[in-house]
This record gives sequence, C-alpha cells and structure tokens, in this order.
Amino acid sequence: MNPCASCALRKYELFVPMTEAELAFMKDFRDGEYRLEAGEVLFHEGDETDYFYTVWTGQGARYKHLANGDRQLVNFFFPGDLVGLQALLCDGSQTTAIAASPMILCRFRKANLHDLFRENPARAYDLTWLAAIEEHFLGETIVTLGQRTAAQRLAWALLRIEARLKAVGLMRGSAAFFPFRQRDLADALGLSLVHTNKTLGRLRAYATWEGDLLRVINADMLADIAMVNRERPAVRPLL
Amino acid sequence: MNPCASCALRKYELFVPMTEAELAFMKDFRDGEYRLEAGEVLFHEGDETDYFYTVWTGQGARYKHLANGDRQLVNFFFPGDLVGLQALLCDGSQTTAIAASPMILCRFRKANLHDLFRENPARAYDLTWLAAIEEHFLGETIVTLGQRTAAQRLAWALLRIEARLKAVGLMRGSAAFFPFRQRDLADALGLSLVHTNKTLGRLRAYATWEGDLLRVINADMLADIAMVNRERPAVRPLL
DNA sequence: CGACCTGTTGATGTCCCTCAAAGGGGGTGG
DNA sequence: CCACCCCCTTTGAGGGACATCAACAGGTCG
Repeated sequence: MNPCASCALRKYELFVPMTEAELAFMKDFRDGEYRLEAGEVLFHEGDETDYFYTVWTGQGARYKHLANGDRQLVNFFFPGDLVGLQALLCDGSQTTAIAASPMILCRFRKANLHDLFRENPARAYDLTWLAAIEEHFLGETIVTLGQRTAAQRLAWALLRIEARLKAVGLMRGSAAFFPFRQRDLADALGLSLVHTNKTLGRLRAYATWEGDLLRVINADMLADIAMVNRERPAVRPLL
Repeated sequence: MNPCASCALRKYELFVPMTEAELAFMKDFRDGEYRLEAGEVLFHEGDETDYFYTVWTGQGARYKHLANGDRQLVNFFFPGDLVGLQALLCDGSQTTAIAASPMILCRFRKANLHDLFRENPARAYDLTWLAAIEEHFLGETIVTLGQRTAAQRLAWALLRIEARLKAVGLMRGSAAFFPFRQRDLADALGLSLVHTNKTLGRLRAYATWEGDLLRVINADMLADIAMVNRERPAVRPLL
C-alpha cells in the first residue's frame, strides 16, 4: 500500500502527474506523516529542525513576530505546498508555522536530502521548482504590500486564496473552506484588523467570507480592483 | 584558464569554498558571460528566457509594474546572487531585471539544468540552497513592508544592503558603493520618494547616502530603530 | 545656455491606525 | 437551562503617518 500512489491530491490538474517508479521512490523517501490539530505549531521561530514537509490535508500559515509584538504572516500554506525548506537550508527557521485547521503533513528527513539529489535528480529538480514557485508568490506579495491599497490587497488575496483552494478541491458547496480569522488576513496584508473588517464590508458585493466559508461572487470585479490578470494557478509538481 | 577558479568573489568568507573538481565542472556548465551597461535590461516582464544568471560584478534590481504605473522593486541583486531562476521555472518572468551599474553576469542555459541535476547533485543542491536563501530574504522583506514604519524600513534596508556589499568587498574607502537613486529605494520599500527623502534626512546621524556612497555610521542605532538583530550574512554557495 | 535628473523642503490632504464599545455565537459551569 | 465568559466581528470617532502637489537648488550633459 503506497500512500503516495493513492494520494487523493494527485488527481487535480494543478499537479504534474508522476510515473509509477516516481511514486515508488517518493514512498521510500517519505518519512511518515505528521498530524496537527488546529492551532498547533509545526515549528517555532529559532527552531533547528531535521524535517521538511508538504501539506497533505488542512491549511496553515507561517509568520514572524517583531520585538513590539506585531506579527506578519509571510504566507498561507495549502495542500501540496512545501513547508520548512528554508528553515533547513538557511540554518534555523526565522518564522513560526502554525496549523489553522487539523492538518496532515508528509514528512521528509533533512538527512535524506543529499540522497534525493544523488539518486533521483528529477525529484530534486521538482523540489527546486517548488521553491521557485514559492519565491514567485512571495514576490507577488511584496508587490501587493508595497503598492496596493487596502481594498486592492484584499481583492488580490481573496482571489488568489479562492483559486488555490478550488484547485485542490477544498469546496463546501460553492464556497471554499478557509479556516482563518480576519486577524490572520490583516496580519498577512499589513493592515489593522479594524480596517480589514471595514474594507471586507465594502467588498461584500464581490466576495463574502462568513465563518470558514469564502465565496467569490464577482471575480472579474475583484481582479479589476486588485489590478491583476485573472489566471489559473500554474501547474506544479507535488512531492 | 578557468574563469570560475580565478573568480575573485570566491575569496570572500560569504561563500562556501569549492573543490578543484567542482570548479572544473562549473566552468563547463557556465555558458559564457553577459555584459550590461547601467540602465540596461536583462529581461522584461513577460519574457520567456533560456538562461539564468549569477551576478559576477555590478548591481541591479528586479521590479514589477502595476496597471496604474506604480512600480515595486522586489529585490536588489549583488555579486553572487542568482537572477532569473523563477523566470525559468515558473514559465515566464513576472518581473523586469535591470542593471544599476555596469554588470557582468555568468550565464547558464536552461537546457543544461536537467544535466546539472543528473550529473552534479552537489551543485544542484547548492542551486536549491540559493533559491531558499532568496526566498528567506523575500520573507524578511514582506515582514518589513507589512509591519515597519518608514524609518524602520529605511534603517532595515540600509543595514542589510551595507552588510551585503561589505561581504563582497564593494567598498570605496569606508563606504559602500551603491549605485541606486532614492526613487529606487522608495519603490523597494513601498514609500513615496518624498517621504523616503525626508526620512533619510532624519536618519542622517546614523547613516549617510550621498552620490553612490552608502556609509553606515551607527549600525547599532539603526538595528535598534529597525527592530532587527544585527547578524552577519549567513554563508552560502556561489555557483 | 537650457533641458533634465536628482535631491530637498514646505503645504495640504487622506488613508489607515488606534482607541473604544457593543453584539453574536459557542463553550463551560453553576 | 440559564448565566457568564471568551473570541470574533462590527461600527463609530479621532488622530497620525505618509501620499500628493508644488517649487527650488545643484550637477551634468548636449
């Protein structure tokens, strides 16, 4: 029984298909699962870890605290995302990773990384590919934080999050399951909670977010507001 | 005559040393140099490129334009930095890369990337390592844009830039050579040019930036203002 | 000499932050 | 089964940090 071969994520178009041989390799490279409850921490700022992960189920986020107690959320992570690779390669995590819902992660040992590169260059390439994709998203985030107004930031974020969730089938009816609070989104976008709330109110004709359900009503309008081109997420590997 | 073996950058502590064999390999993997004058563009938003690069000499930046004409600088690049890897892996660049001074870049062919992973896993690992380091810096930038005030942003940036320049010997006397304009720094930090100028004025007791020369006078004070721990740049590979 | 770029400074406006408080839902304990 | 509390959302009021507009000075180049 190969958990990688039977992984439900692989059916989604978001991910590049894998061969039988690749799936067999990943099964051995994988070092079991790691389970988290909502609110639990995967690693803390300053931790030296021996593992990195990919998200199998659930959602979480990575953030950093400043000396004055402010918090900046660096990114959310969704099924298929890599977590903790820089913590490994940049000796020591500078961020904290936390689960926002129950999560299951596939775990990989740092000690096996060199073997991966030596024995399966194609998978190593995919790992680099994933790192580059993450880097690309962080670049987009920088553009947003640097140049967009509150309404533009929110439109941008809601659009992006909903598309990503849809791509991995995280739907409850016609809405996407998004288990975060307004506080989290505010900290991700560099806005105050109050202003985030008020601005969400003004966008309510185009997108709603009630409880854990995010519903995009008028994506074109949101894209207009955010000044982005609406594009489906690029195809990417899944370790 | 091996340009990688004689590369003047390798003497700096910032970079992990390479063996003779590795240097010989890199010489073959390298696909010549690419030279730019100040102001010239390496690649444009939307370009599909066949190359990626590392900076040998000179400095530049990568930025993105929004529909309204605003510009956000995503990162600066300095000698030893990787440029254009995501453009390759995320099909198509979303950013423009431009030289701020005359530059020489070492060029690598996209077509050879798979060979790199197959034939030299250790170098492939280094490539991923570099990507992770870049990702780490982008994360820091996100924290800064999201949470820090104008003075904090500038203190953070001046500190970081000066440390990076020092690490590759880009000194003119006791100051670092930094060929950008206030407009560039403003666009990097998400501030207006005017406010950047005024805030730089208020920091002038701790750091000066006149012409192309950046001089940090009181790094401890800047670190205090920026709420960062002063740390030397982590050691990293140099392709 | 004039055009242009960069840096500098002042005046005015506004977006967003901070402070404050109230309402709803879920959980817990009496 | 209700009282109470905590967390989250929502709304209003006031203030501040930063953007925008405008103008000038110095240096460089044609």
